[in-house]
Order: sequence, then structure tokens, then C-alpha cells
Amino acid sequence: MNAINLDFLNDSAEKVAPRLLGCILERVVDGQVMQAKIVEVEAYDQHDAASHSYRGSTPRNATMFGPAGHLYVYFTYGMHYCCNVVTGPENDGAAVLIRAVEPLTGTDTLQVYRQAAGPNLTNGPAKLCQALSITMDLNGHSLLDAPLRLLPGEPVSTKDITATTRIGISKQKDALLRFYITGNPYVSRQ
DNA sequence: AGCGGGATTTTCT
DNA sequence: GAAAATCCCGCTT
Repeated sequence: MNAINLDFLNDSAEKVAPRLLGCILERVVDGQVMQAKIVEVEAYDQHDAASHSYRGSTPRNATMFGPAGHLYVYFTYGMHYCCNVVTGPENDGAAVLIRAVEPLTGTDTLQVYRQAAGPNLTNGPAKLCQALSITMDLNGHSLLDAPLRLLPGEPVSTKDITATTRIGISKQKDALLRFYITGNPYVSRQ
């Protein structure tokens, strides 16, 4: 039993987001295994003016309207990729943005794709996609399958989770939909 | 430590 | 035409 049971993703993004903290992303490229713990996330859904899904399904955000447990990858600012875990009932247009991870194994492989050391390797949504070699060809990929899987991790106590406002948006600025593991050095901003 | 510009795609006005 | 779920570099305090 390696694969995680992804049933817990079939709930609203706001509820799923804190539950993803502590879970592990396993990425395999050219036989090299990389594992990283999720330490920071943000929730988005269709009723949120800051969400890509706010104005309905488009070719770009179609994955958000697909089944939970798939990966929504988007390209932004002309040079960066960011990845989300799709949540909620199908057609809900909800997802959780992975904002930061902590490398556990295969750090040398991460550094093949992103030349940086310490927290700077994976402490931002575009940084971790670069380090894990995540691009558009993984858009719509199921996290139950290789080469990118979601695995169970050490449970994170709710008292170690901080809920705060999201980063880099101009609408719905006050919503407390960003969650991180308090004190973790890989969090992009405490 | 903090501000500002550049890179350059998808989407909406 | 402009803004966007970002990051990096160079310049100024």
C-alpha cells in the first residue's frame, strides 16, 4: 500500500488545503527519486474572485473542473510554472496551490533542475515546480500514478498550522486561505 | 532591506 | 492594451 487514499481531496479547497500540509510529493525523473514535504498551500475555488476558475472553464483552467486528485499546472508571467492539487466535487473548479515544499530525499537531483541551495531551492510556487521539473506535460496528471505521486506524511497538528492571507493577489485579499506549517524554514514568508 | 524593471503567455476589457 | 496565484537582478537607502 504505497499510494495515498485520495478521498480526502474530495472536499472544498478550504478544508483540503490544511490537510495537504505534511503530505509528500514523490517525483521520479530518469530513474531519480525526489521526495518533498508540502509546507505551504493556498486554497482557490470558483466563487473566489482571485481564482482562475472564477469566470468559468477555459482551455487553460479546464483541469480545475476535472476530478479531484489531479494536478493543475499553469504557466504565468511568461516564464514560470505553478502547480495545484484539484479538489472538490468534479466541475467545482477548485484547487489548492502548492506554494512551498521541504526537500526530503534526492536534493542533488532537485539541484539539477534548479541551481540553488537551502530554502531558496523550493520556497515558492514557481521555484518548487522548477526544482521538481514540473511543466505543462503534467497538467491533468493523476497524483495516484508515477512519475508524480502524492504520499501520506507525518500528520501535522492543527496547533502547528498558521492560517493567513494569500500572496500576490489583488482580489479577496482578506480571506484567510493560505496555510503553512508554523516555523518551517521552507515557508516563503512567515 | 526595500523598490522597480524585465521576462513574455493567457485572459479579459 | 493591461494585469496576472512569480522570480531575479540591480540600484538605492
